[in-house]
Amino acid sequence: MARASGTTVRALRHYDEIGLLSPSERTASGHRRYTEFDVRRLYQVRALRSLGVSLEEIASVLADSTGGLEAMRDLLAEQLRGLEVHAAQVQQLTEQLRGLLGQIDHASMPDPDQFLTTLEMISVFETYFTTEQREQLARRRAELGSETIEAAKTEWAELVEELLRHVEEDTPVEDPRVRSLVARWDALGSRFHAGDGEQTRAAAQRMWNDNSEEIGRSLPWPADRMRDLVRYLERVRQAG
Amino acid sequence: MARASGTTVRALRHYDEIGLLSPSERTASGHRRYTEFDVRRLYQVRALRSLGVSLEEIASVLADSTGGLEAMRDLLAEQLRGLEVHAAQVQQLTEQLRGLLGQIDHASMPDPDQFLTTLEMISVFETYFTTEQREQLARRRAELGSETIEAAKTEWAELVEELLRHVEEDTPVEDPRVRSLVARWDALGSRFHAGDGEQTRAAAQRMWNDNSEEIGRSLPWPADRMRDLVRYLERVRQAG
DNA sequence: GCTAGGACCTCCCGCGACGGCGGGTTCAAG
DNA sequence: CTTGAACCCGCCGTCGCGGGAGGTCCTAGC
Repeated sequence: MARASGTTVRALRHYDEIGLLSPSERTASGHRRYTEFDVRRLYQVRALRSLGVSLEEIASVLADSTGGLEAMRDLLAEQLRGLEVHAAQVQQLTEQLRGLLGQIDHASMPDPDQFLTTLEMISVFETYFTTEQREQLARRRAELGSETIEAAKTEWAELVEELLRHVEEDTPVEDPRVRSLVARWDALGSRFHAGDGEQTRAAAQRMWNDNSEEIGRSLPWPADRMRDLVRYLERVRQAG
Repeated sequence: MARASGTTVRALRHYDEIGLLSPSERTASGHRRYTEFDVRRLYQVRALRSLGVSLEEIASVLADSTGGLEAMRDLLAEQLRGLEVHAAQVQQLTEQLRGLLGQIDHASMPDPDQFLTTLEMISVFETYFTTEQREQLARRRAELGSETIEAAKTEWAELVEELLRHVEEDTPVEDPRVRSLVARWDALGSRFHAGDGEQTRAAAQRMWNDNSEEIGRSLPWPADRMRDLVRYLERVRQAG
């Protein structure tokens, strides 16, 4: 039976165990004997499995013997919707991976630590931006190109690290190097926040607040240094 | 730590259990205490997870602290390839589902039993045609349209059932109804076999042979009746 | 009748990435 | 000193089987 149907013995036994397809007969010694009816049912099961339907759903739709054509259509339609959602997610992942790889290969990032920081920023982004907001970003990404947004994350990490050094060295707020860095910072932010709703800005704000207050170590950089950095930023802007 | 990083407590403990991310410190009472180093590592783990990388691969690539940028690129490239293959499979499934649904909705199939038979044929096809051969069929499908091929499976099932009745009633081979059915049968086959290599034809042949000889009940119809049907077909063709 | 070896049986553990429960301990606020 | 929240550990469950141990059965050849 297993050979003829293209399944394995183990799978047949599994279907028997969960009650999806129990052979109608057994020999005196306990061997499973599949009738013609069982064979047809097995083909139906395998076909639905190959369409990605779960065994539980197969069981319920095959148990509903009241014609069952409507139930079957509903099941397949739902399956199709699920697949389409899944395909969209896969697509998004694929773009993200391509962006990252493009960035590595364009040799714009010789420093492994820098790359790790980019990875960390990805996680921070995904934690604090809801799906909706990320869809807004995705639309923007379509305009900017997927590599651009990855590069932006890197640039941000870069800016943070440089500015942190200036905070530590207490560089005066009028220093043109600092003012240039802050200008880049603001330009970077406006590329992503301009045109977005208030909620996206709020999420960005929450990102800072949670990270500096919650337990003080949620960002890749220490929270107290980030607080200092934010205050320093404001001083530079007011001085400009 | 869980709240701030967007993970769950259970996930953190899981990472600890498998040795992927064990907190550097513990309090005297045994509570996990995560250092700044741990936090950064967690962000890296979460980012790679969100890219679909398995925990095992993450562990190996993060353990390789020798710069690791090349290992990282290899990992992400492999991940991307896997995703692309997966996307192609999802695409194929989606088309198949759309074909089936289109067939149901076009009301060309009012009989639930008929639809179940179509399901069974799907399984038979997938068992006996190798991937390569199915790719050939897929190219042909592109020419014919995906709904057409589903309709063909239905038509085949229909032809088999009508011809089986004629075999049972022993309709003379000169009967025009029978000759018409056989003509449709041959036309149907030629739509799929014409232009295909010898192997595809061989697979179709194997499909019949295995099914009529192996255990005698592998097709949705009884094997002896199918044997009779095949003999009857040849007689009709010779009479034509 | 005997034996060899293949096919079958049941029972059980394993995967991957956690979720969730139960029963106990620890911690910080009031 | 209490109380409720947060933490600890250990164990079972998920989904669709794969694979192994240890035993029984069946058929072909001698």
